[in-house]
Amino acid sequence: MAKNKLVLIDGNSIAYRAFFALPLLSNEKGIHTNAIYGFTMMLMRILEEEKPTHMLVAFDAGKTTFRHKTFGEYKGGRQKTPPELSEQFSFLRELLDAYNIKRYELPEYEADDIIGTLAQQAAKDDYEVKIISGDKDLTQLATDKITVDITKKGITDVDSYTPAFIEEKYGLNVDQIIDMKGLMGDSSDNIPGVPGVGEKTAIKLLKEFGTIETLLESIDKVSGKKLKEKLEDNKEQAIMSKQLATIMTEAPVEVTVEELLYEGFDKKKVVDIFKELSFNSLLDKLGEDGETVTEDLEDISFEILEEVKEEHFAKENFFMVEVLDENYHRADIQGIALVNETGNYFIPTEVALQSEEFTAFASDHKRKKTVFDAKRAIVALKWKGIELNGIDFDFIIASYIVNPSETSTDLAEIARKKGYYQIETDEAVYGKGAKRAVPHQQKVADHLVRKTFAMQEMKESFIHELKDNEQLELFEELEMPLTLVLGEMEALGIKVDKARLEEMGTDLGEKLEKIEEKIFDLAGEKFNINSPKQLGVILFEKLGLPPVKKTKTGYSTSADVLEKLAEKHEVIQQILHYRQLGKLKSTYIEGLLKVIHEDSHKIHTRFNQALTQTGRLSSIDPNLQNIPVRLEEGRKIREAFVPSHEDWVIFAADYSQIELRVLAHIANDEKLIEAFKEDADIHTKTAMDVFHVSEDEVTSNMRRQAKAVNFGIVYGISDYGLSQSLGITRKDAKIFIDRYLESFPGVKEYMEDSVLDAKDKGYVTTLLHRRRYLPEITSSNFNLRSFAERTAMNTPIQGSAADIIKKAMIDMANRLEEENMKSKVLLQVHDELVFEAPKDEIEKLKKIVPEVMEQAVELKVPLKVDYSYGSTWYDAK
DNA sequence: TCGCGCACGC
DNA sequence: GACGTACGTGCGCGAA
Repeated sequence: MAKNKLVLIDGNSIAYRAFFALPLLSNEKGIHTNAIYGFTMMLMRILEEEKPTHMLVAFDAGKTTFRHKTFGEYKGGRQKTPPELSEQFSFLRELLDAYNIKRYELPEYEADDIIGTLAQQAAKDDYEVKIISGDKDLTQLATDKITVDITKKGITDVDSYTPAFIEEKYGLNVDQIIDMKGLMGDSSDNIPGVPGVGEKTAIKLLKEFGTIETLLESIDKVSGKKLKEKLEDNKEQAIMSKQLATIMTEAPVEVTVEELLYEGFDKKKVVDIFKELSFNSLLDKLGEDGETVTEDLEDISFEILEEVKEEHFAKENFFMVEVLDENYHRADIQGIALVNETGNYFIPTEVALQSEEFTAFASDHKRKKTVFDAKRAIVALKWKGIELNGIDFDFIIASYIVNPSETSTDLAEIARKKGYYQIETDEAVYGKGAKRAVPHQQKVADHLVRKTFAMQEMKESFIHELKDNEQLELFEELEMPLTLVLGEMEALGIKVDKARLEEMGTDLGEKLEKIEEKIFDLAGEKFNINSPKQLGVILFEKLGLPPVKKTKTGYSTSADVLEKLAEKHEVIQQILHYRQLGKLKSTYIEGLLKVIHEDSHKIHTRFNQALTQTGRLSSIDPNLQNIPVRLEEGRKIREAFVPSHEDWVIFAADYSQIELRVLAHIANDEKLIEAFKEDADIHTKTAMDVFHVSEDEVTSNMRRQAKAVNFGIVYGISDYGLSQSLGITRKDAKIFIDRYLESFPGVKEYMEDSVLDAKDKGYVTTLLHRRRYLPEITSSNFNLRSFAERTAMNTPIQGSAADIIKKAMIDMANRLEEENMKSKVLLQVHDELVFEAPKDEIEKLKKIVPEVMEQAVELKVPLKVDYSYGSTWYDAK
């Protein structure tokens, strides 16, 4: 039988080591994790390399120990444990429990003593013993059976102290370690030793005399007058120091070595903790062991329906429509799962689609459905002609609301964070990239039913969390209804004039060719203008222009750099123009042509409702939130966006200065509130206050600068960011910001409070209780911290504005329906809603759109909406 | 396939 | 003083 091997870990020592060796990491909720992380790394290494049969982590038990009776000041003058470390100990204990590793502490004794006692007992029973610590004191325990690993730099790099190693390193035998320490003392434990005696002297003396006791007896033989005096004066102190440094090997430890048996860890629990602490790299490591957490799936029973019947439905249903295509518009459905009190079912797509019972169930508002990714299910079914109603809970939304930094879009990952493992990731089942494939029906059915069943298991927990966060209303009254509105917008799509786009494309192509020729001519050679690398070589090497800025990979050729060089060479203007037109052609003309739907001749974007950290939406495939508007040439693209019926119009309405109005409200700043109540030009008003001038003294330059400052406030940019946008120094930018804050003391106070609030709670909130966690707000890294601070100031502003327009979208959809109108909302562009409307509804829209949008919430300042309409999106200006 | 530089919107 | 700086999406390039 293989020999028993006991590993004893000095818990406090290793935790300290890890804490100071690693930067102050934290998870998304702001819990610091560096000590736990380092400790875990060490633990994983030990388990792998040492393969112990027995294991224990010993901790110090508290403030006083028996050593304090000998010497009151023992460990005196020690720095208090940093709170960032102490908060980690409870997780460490949890982690050890998950690993099934015994931990132990004993009042009045230190971890050293526990380790010493057990090490000797085990050695006596012929165990091989390994001790892990960062404290060299432990080396006194080394024998031929006990090896002491002391961490060097970091935590995983160690020196193994054996008697031979000690002999070689110090020229002393193991027993003399305590004598050495007695002479040297130890400042960290406040052990005095003999003043003036360090490692070198101590070793020299011990080589000659053997022990402190014999040294003190034969003190006359010591060479060197000073040294002799010091030894004389500190005789008792030296003996006491030796005593303090001696590890007690007969502590009243109540566990036996046999009880320390290590039989492997509880993978589920460990994974759970890793997830909670965001130890993603360690999670991967666990996976590499070949035992993925999904291996131990328990069988789940379900019925594959060949016919859907009324008896399969219940009032509360968990429902999943599997659409594997990332783009769910007109995509295949791989199957449908249904879990409720009557049972677990898989409904093959073809069965569902032709079943009247199923269609009736899907469209029934009273049959409540909990789903994962409601919009995907609604839109995919809509393309198949099936209406899906009654959805009142979407996991993707719930997960995003409780923590928007939670990026996983896979139910399995969300489930694992909740400690539920009876489910595989989609990637594990379907593969990814080129390997993506749909397995046989039984497997798909099993996977789908598992996912659906998982929702049933986790729903309560999410509701609980939403309630705790005071976010249930945000979830139920805002985000869930919004999902339905967005689904309708996406499915409806927006009509584009394909011929117009193609025409513009041809036109752009010709222009680009001409510019290209000019550029090659001016540069004296042909090259790829679209390659920043090649362009850099031409501009900064061949033409000898001065490089303004560098990037990681070479010269920067960005627009702001080129603009600085425009005077110096004709080619620059041409390049800027080439870039501008090239962007239009590739991204907007070709990009949009590619996504025009074959059947509907429309463009169907997808709004991501669970992505941004601020609560805004995003739009993909295509992105219809960044269609050019600033420059005329680009703005023309909007001519291709047209109503879907003849004699209809595009009607666009946007909030005026919504973020600054929100700021006025949240900050409760009198001056800002007043300005909006008067409906003043806010940039002019800002300029008046910042530059202390009257309205007619505000120059266009002052207004421009004030506008940039307002822009900075809204988007939370730094003084550096402002300096870049204004082309001034960072110092001057800071002066601007400071003057702004002096002019608006309410805003200043809000900014300060917001940062304090974030530090205190770890997150900031919006008007409608949306949250954003900011763990880095306590970082010692200036950049990370500054960024978090600006985010703390900015997110409530941007996020509340997002809340408001979302609310307006829901109200708008309801109002249009109530009024029996044909007009539809097509797009949302952050502060703007785009409609299509029959001409005879224009007058009514002019009344109700501003009304609904302005009344979406009530603030201390009025909300203002501007609108316009025309035969294309371009004309709605 | 991926990271990068660049550019479009709010 | 720190050293890279609102939020997004999508394109072409060039290295792997």
